[in-house]
Amino acid sequence: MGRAPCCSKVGLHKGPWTPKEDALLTKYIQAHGEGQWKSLPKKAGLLRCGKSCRLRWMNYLRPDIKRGNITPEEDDLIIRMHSLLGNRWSLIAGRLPGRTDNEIKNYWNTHLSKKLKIQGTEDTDTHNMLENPQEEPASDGGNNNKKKKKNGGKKKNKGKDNAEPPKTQVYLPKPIRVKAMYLQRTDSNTFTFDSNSNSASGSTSQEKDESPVTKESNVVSEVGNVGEESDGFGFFSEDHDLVNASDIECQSYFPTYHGTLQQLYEEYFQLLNMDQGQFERNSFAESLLE
DNA sequence: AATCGACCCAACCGCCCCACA
DNA sequence: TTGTGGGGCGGTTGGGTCGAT
Repeated sequence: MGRAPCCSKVGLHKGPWTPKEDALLTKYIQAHGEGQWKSLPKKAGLLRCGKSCRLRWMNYLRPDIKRGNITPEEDDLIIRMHSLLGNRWSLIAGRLPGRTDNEIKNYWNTHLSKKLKIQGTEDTDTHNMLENPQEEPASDGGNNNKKKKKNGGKKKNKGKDNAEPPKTQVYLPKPIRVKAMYLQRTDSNTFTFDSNSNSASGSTSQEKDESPVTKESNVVSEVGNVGEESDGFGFFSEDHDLVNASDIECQSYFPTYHGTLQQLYEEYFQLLNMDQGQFERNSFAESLLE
């Protein structure tokens, strides 16, 4: 399309962020909230592109980020959601509180695609679970990172690459789109979460993506049991002088999920195992986007 | 100990969508 | 209706790390 870059990039820093830059960005967002990414760097005293700031915040500095140690439940859910939605990382991330689309994307590319290929449980071209993996070998999908050389070679073993047989257990989704939290600055200098607006604008593509979560969140709100799900979801304010969870009025978004969501996931599961498969799966995935 | 190759992941890039003037 | 800007998303890159030789 040849659209002009989001910023001139002249004289702007690139590459890894320094602790000082992180501190500046964090401090600014604590004070002013997210948004206005284009003007943020200047106001915050950063020599960075606004997009870079946004990315850094979204993928690394946000207080609700959970890093590393993808649990088996998350692992399983990523695989299942990917089979439904394909490479819609932000949607998948929306089901995994504290996980970012970037992290899930990386995790998929480095662990799961390889794992599934070895297991032959997913066609990496179509992202669809194979009905009969033994009959239909997984193709060498173009979905892999170009830099990947070989599968299954030596690797730092982080305990994730041990190919386990496909699980039959259904793990519950975690229907929280942390990403959807939009921190707005209030006059009292604290953050509030506007549960009625997932983003700064009324109906962006983001909202499109998030609508399923919104729906689920509504469901969740009926289920109740607010806030008892810790799940390693601490807002690590000990190490980072960041937004404290208690400052965010969104704890109703951290529910436990019983009943209705179990049904919902069973619905997912049924769709995944349907013989008619593809059509329903696609329409179901589409329905998530509506 | 040095070298090499494989891998991981933070960050960048380009494109797209939507809101708004 | 059209153009523009802001923001989000998925794909890709490249430097750092680690294990093998």
